Amino acid sequence: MATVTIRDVAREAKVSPGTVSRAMNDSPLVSEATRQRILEVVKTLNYSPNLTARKLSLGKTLTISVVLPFLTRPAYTERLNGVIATLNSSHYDLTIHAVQSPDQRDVIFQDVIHHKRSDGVLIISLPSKDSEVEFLSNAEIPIILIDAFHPELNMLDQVFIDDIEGGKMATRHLIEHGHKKIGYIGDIFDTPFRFSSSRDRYRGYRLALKDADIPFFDEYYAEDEHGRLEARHLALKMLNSNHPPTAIFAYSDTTAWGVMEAAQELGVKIPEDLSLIGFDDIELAEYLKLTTIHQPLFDSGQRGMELLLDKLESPQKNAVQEKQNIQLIIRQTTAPPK
Amino acid sequence: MATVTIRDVAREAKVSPGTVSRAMNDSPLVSEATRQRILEVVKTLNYSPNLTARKLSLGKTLTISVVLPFLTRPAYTERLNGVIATLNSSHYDLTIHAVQSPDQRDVIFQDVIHHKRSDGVLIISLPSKDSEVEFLSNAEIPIILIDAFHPELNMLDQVFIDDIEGGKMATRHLIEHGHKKIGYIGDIFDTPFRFSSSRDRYRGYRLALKDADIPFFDEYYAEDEHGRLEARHLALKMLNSNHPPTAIFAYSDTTAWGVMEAAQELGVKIPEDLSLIGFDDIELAEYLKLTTIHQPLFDSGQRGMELLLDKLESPQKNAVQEKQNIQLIIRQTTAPPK
DNA sequence: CGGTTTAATTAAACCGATTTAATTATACGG
DNA sequence: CCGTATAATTAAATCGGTTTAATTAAACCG
Repeated sequence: MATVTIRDVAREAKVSPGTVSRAMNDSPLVSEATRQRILEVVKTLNYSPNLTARKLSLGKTLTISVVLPFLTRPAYTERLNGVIATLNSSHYDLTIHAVQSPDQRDVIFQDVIHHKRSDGVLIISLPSKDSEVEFLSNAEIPIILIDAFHPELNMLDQVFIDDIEGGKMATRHLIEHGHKKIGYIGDIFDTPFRFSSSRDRYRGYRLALKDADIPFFDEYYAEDEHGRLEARHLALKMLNSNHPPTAIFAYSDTTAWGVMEAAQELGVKIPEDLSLIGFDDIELAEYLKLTTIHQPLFDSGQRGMELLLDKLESPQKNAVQEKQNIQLIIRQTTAPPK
Repeated sequence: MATVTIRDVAREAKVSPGTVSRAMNDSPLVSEATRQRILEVVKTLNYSPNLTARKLSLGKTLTISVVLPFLTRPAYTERLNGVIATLNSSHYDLTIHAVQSPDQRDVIFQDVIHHKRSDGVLIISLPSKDSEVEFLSNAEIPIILIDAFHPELNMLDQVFIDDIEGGKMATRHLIEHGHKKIGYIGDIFDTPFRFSSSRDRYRGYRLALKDADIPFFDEYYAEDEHGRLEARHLALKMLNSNHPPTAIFAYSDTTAWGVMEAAQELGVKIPEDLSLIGFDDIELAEYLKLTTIHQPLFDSGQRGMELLLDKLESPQKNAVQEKQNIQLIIRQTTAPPK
């Protein structure tokens, strides 16, 4: 079962390897007659070109790298699905680099971008450090940032939402219902992964409070690693305090889910005793009847990949920073306070 | 910014390219002095070897392919996570081939296995057709099947659960509560993707009924594409029929979720009016307090990847078929009938 | 009919590494 | 001091394609 090479085909078809190559790549420099003969031989020998050799010769990797956090949140999976769906029609391979720990993050960043493993890179939900700006902007291959906005990286294509605006939007909705005691439960700000959306949504929250002249109290802010259970703990504590909030803005739908569990545990009724708003609008949100801020997850992956493919086609094109729309989805977890 | 090649390093260090190669690959055939000198130059020139050239030269792709369905179910994502986590420590790249349509399935199977794009393949949740047995068993690279058991492919490593036993286990639990009118809601049997677990769980269900001398009625079986909404429709219909079941075995937790929605809609109380058992034990199941059959999802991916890495190390090793344990998790959706 | 295009094909260089075979330098033993 | 074993290095072949430059063959034209 020795592997068949282009030279075997050439010999059999009584032509040179170059001609075989051209025949297979639809070059107009081959006569129809020989092309047919060659394709015939290709079929009988069951020849298929060695991709590695092809890549080396072409000077391309025909590969796209995706760097994203370990798939622990539905939001990541959805974005990845958007990426995959869009790539599927092209001839590129997709290699994933899922970041599981902060050290890994840095290694992977360096590795993927520097070592020319791929023709282009998509970075999802992993914001860049300021110290990385230079090295990212000098990369020789196109890099697209999805949900990882950085203002100084405007030479890169970016797809993002305005988390500050989203935070405002959510908080305003609660305020409009008449709430004044509004808690925020979010992710750790200073995570080594550099996730920044919790910080931004919190900023929006504070801005909305300020706009409405509602004072902020420290006990209305709580943070921990992302997760349902973590959020449940934080919510239990906040709801059990002396001055429990009448509404909570949860950083994500998963966070909100944890809050709902806590409320249930304490016999706090939603939305009667507590209004709750989440963020993302994952599938679960509908089932939970959770009021939330919708952001396009699948679309962001799709759009990012489209931009990358564009860039690979025409590298000279200017980078675009594309802000995607977000939207308040009112369901049944928000109401005026009693 | 011309790319630095091994020849540049060689010239700068006043040695031949071969020596540079050896120095970088820790060959003992280089004196310590020259190795140091070379590594010095490597650093100043910021050289990193071209992976494609390396692969071609080594005759390896240093890549592992994962073929799996589009990530529409938490179970797929979990398995993939297991794969990723295990691979991460190795030096292989991971390329994903997510199957979105039946035609794609076949193309990808052929492509991935035949074209030597990778050193090994993991196939997840995509059972093989009988017509593929030969071509899979003749593959030149190792293939591992995860959740895609096929009895005739015993020359391949396989990681699987006994879905028939699982189906029995679930059904027996309902029977032990005293149920006799037990419905089954599952996936379409004859899906072009060849998913087979619904069929097997259904078989287990029938066997358990038979063992307990409980007659089966056609109206207690319903199938549709997998999904919460689809399951909801099926359940609505089944629960609204003249002889509604007192218990339902749902093919998956997601399916069970749909059934719960339907029950809620109809005012059918769980577990008082209807017992419900699911399958998989995804994160959501705990929240739903759903009684279910637990299967190791993350672990299956992990184990599959371990087996693959083993096989790549020592190809002569015998293939193993590894059955993983499943387990009844009793929560709050099952009870005796009224 | 000879010179010039044009079309089709071949030969050879190239992509950038690894590795085998050949070569040089060094050490060692009698 | 010479032959030989050993260590270190170089030169060249190789992996399997693509592509440029060179060559041949056929067509065209005045």
